[in-house]
Amino acid sequence: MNPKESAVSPGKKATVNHRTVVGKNRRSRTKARIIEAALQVFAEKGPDAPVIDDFIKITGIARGTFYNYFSNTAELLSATSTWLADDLADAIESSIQVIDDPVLRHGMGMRLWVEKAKADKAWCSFVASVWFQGGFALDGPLRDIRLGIKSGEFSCPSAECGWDMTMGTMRQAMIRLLKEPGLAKTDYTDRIVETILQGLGTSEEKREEIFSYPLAEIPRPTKTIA
Amino acid sequence: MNPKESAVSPGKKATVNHRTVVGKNRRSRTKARIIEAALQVFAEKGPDAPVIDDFIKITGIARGTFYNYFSNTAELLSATSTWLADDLADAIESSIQVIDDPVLRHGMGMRLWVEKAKADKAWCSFVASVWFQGGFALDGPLRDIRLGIKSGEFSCPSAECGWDMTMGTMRQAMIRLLKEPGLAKTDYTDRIVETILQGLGTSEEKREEIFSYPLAEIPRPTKTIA
Amino acid sequence: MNPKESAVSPGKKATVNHRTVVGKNRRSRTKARIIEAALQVFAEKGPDAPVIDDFIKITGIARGTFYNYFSNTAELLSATSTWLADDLADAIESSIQVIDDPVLRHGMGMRLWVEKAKADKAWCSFVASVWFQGGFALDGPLRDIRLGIKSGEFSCPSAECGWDMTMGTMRQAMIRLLKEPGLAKTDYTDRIVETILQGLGTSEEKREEIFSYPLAEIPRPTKTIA
Amino acid sequence: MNPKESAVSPGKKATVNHRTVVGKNRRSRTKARIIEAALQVFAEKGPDAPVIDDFIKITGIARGTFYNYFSNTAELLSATSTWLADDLADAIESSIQVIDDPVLRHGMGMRLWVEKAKADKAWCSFVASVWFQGGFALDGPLRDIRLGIKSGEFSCPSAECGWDMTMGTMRQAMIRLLKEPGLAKTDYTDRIVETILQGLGTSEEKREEIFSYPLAEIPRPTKTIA
DNA sequence: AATGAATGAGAGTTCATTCAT
DNA sequence: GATGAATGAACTCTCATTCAT
Repeated sequence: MNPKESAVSPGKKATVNHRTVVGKNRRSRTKARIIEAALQVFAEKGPDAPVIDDFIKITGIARGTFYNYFSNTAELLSATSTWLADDLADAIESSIQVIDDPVLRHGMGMRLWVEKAKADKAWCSFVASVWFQGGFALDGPLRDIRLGIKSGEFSCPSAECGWDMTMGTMRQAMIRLLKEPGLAKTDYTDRIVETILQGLGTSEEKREEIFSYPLAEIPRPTKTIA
Repeated sequence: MNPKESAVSPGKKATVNHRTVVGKNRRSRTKARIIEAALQVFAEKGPDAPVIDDFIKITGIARGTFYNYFSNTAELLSATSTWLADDLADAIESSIQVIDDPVLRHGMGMRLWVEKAKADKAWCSFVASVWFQGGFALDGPLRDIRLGIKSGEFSCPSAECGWDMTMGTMRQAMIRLLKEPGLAKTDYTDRIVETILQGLGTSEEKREEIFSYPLAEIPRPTKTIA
Repeated sequence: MNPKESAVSPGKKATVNHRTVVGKNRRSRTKARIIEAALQVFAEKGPDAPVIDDFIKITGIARGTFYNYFSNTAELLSATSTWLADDLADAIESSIQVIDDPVLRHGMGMRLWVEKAKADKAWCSFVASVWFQGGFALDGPLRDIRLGIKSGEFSCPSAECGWDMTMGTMRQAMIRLLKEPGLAKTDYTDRIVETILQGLGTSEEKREEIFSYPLAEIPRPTKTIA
Repeated sequence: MNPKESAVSPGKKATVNHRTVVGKNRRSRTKARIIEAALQVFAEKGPDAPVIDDFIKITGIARGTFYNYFSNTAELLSATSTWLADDLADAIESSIQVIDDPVLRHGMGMRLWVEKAKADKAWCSFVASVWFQGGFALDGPLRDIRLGIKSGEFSCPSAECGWDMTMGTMRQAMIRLLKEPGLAKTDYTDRIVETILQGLGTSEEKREEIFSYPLAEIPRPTKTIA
């Protein structure tokens, strides 16, 4: 921005901005509060059971305030999913998009995914029980599987089969992690990723390579809600 | 039976038995009617959405009659699942239990499963959306995977990993079949089973063997409800 | 009955009588079973709460059978009250009607009444909570109080006042006996009768006389129900 | 309060307070409306018969509004009883607590009680049919009877006997007043109190003293509901 | 924006009553 | 007479939604 411009009538501008920002922040903060609480609620009760009361009780807001932001629980669910998708992008996708090799990228993506599932129970629960339900589709993995098949490093009947196996197994693994929390301390997560890679037809050497890389820290993103 | 005994007060005995039998039959039939209708309803709406009205409308029974058999929709869901499990046992398990080779048995079981998913839309929808939810556990596959690992024909990190991949992928495949009905006419179902078998570490020859056998007819069992 | 008469054509008569008696007995027995069970049920739950299911469950009869005898719970309640009133007449009234002195008769009647209340919990509970509700009115006590006033042995403002005090106190005593079962072993019952007699204005000597008589055994009447 | 402080952001403060106060008042009034209507309904139909519809029809509130305040009719009954007990304290207890002589106090209390029963039909009906049912216990009378026995002015077998006679007779008197409204114009109420006092063993002079005092006006209390 | 009382449609549940066997 | 499955009206309870403050 042109510094000259910003200097014009700074007093008034500042005031206006301040009000706007405060207003926006408050709006944002309330919305963010609702959504973050919603993640917990949906993770615990699933996508359909929660009623508006669940959200207003956990957040402490008034009934009417809820309606200022969402007109029903479905809308809140959708917002929570979107928020989570952005979160995912920040947390995982950004870590692996620097990798050029699609096979390695797919492998590292899965490793980060299960790592996050281990580390963030609410996330895991939400994704396993709610998100899949809504039939979310991730394009990244599908594209990587296609590229892996083209390069010959993956050999599975079709990219769709590979995707179904990848996603189906990941979900099943998350369900198992939720049911048997003790597994988080074992190498189960590595083993499940290994199983998927075998299902995709990778060579043993490739699998060893994928597991030879250290795992990036998963950033806990602090988001602002639009 | 001693004919002399049967002659003792035959009138009363007959009356009592008759009433009892008639009553039981009527009970059974009504219960069966509700459960079979419930399968359709749950398949369409999922496990939570249906309300009692949905069942009484589709069966034509009175509101109170529903409560003569089930005290809430959850109980009906459970009964329906149990009924389906028995149905499954009749339909699939009995077909494959004659096979000695556990690897072949596992493969044929999966082939029959996806075949049924293709053939019976309601079954597929119910199993995909409802049954898995309840965390149903099939012991047969787990046992076969264990045996396959022991014999060296399967090579996957653990039986649990193998089971998670098998079940997770099967479910994902069912979801895809429901979303893309056109796939039923392709070889997608064979390909997905092939993918799973590769994930379990079978040799290509074994896979070919598994697909070389013809598929038994899936019997449509007529059941009586306890 | 003349034994000669009974000997006339005994075979046929016996048959006819037998059938009739058996039929009547069965009817009677079923009705009696319901009423005797009803006494317990009403005693426990009060007059309004019980539902038909309570009676058919406790008696083991079928739903329809109930309606062969009573068309609703109110009718059963009424029948139970009538049955109890007859029972009371057999048990108490017959014991005291031989006494000529109305004051003594009233006193002995009350002593027997509280004695029965101590001995028969269900009777006590039924009478306290159900019977009074219906505003039952016993003429015997009222007449005796009137006669006692006329003879000068009772001195209370009016027979109605005396009756209200007698009955009100008796009921309250029954309620206390139900709440504090330990009192049954004390002389509370005598004391409460003494209090009533004092309220009716008797002399101390009269009271002593009343308590000097031994109490007749309360017969447990076995009734047949019409 | 510091006037400076009160000037700080008066708008917001005022608004918040205003809302809160308005809300509370509205709440209170609605609750009071329901309870006062409930007194009528319970008095007419007894404690068990009324259904929620009875209350929402008579008050004109919506079905859901009822549930904002009470979760079932039993809770409303309990609240009504509590409200009535407070009412009683205001109406009667406060009138007699200035009297030192326990015998006189007990007598005046009873006179006020039957006076209220005559004057307030709904109160009488509610107390007679509902309140006693719940086994309400008034400590005041029990204490006064004890003191009267200790001073030698009451002579009855025990304080409990005296209490049972007092309360039992009062209730019976209320029932009679409801059934025979004409009695309200007679001296029945004085006579019944006299009968009770005789039952407690008072001298005739004491009874005359008790009736020599004029009866205080029974205040019709206007209550606020917590 | 925030509040929360009021609303009433809709879902759940009970239970008296009927009736074919 | 006895049986008990079926019925549906009456009742209870929940919860999304509105709106004055």
